[in-house]
Amino acid sequence: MTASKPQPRPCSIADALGVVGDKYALLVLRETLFGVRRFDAIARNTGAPRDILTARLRKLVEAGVLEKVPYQDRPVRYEYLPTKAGRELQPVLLLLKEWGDRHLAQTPPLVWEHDCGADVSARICCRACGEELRRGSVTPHYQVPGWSLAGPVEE
Amino acid sequence: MTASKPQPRPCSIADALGVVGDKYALLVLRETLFGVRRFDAIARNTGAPRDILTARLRKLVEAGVLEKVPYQDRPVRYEYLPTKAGRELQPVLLLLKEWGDRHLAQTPPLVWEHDCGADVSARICCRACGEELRRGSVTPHYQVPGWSLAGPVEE
DNA sequence: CGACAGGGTTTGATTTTCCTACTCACCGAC
DNA sequence: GTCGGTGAGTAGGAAAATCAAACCCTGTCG
Repeated sequence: MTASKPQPRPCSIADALGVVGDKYALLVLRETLFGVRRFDAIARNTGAPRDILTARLRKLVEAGVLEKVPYQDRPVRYEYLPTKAGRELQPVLLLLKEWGDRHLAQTPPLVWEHDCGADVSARICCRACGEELRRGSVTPHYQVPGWSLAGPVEE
Repeated sequence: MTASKPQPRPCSIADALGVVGDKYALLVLRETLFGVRRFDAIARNTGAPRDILTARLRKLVEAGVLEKVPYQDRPVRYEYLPTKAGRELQPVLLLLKEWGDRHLAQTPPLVWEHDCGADVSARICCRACGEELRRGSVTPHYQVPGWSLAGPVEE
């Protein structure tokens, strides 16, 4: 009788996707990071319906990814700025862009240039040892009561 | 009369999100990368309804992220393996995990250990110059006909 | 034989999304 | 002063996606 409703795996990836894991959230963040911060422009550039955009913006503000700031009074108008947490999602966008460019066979419309003059290609390294992270060099450890890597553990 | 339906910004981030930008796709991929590759186990660990999971798995196979492979005949049973393209999404999961751990105030249930013995903390560097990518050191360039960084350009 | 495992499909209710139109507050031109 | 435009949404209703639970099919085990 204890196993009434099996819960999914507790996981911070799932938590993060609860915030940005839908069709528009990351596109909205992309726009704000591009400097496009007003409702109408975000709606146009992402293609999000206006009511959905209203809901997403509210959710992202509540989650601390965006901040809603008035930029004029009379009439009061707001813009949406990425917070620190929002800016820390930029690498996720960069990786998705690179993955999309590599695997989705579209002409890459967007190039990100690094200060050094090169087009950005991300190299993901271990902060501790400096080595590039490769397939197989990273091992997940999963120690949550009642769970293993494979799934829930019966006691 | 030409501007009947304004298209959203063409962007490989949007293309990538067309494949993995929903509630379950990346959780399904997470499971396959954890070694959980069978329908029932993926359904249990992600919490996805079975019919939705069926649809997602099909979409991910079509997109070339997963591969559907029989692991026995009589009765034939399938498992889902990440392809090369699927494995290349692992860094996205790693970044989402780190972001979730940092900003969503849950005990991090999952630790990824690098070969060097340290818990993985990703450092994202420019492949060309080796410097760590920082806020402000990356500039998007957007050269698509009819578009600028800010939005569509009227001609 | 009946029970179970694995991988789904079906059904019907609930929830979200989408599209179009409308509002409200103000500004600037006529 | 009122007409038109801008910015940021709301409102209404149709269409699509999601959800939970039950069902199905193939084959194996006891």
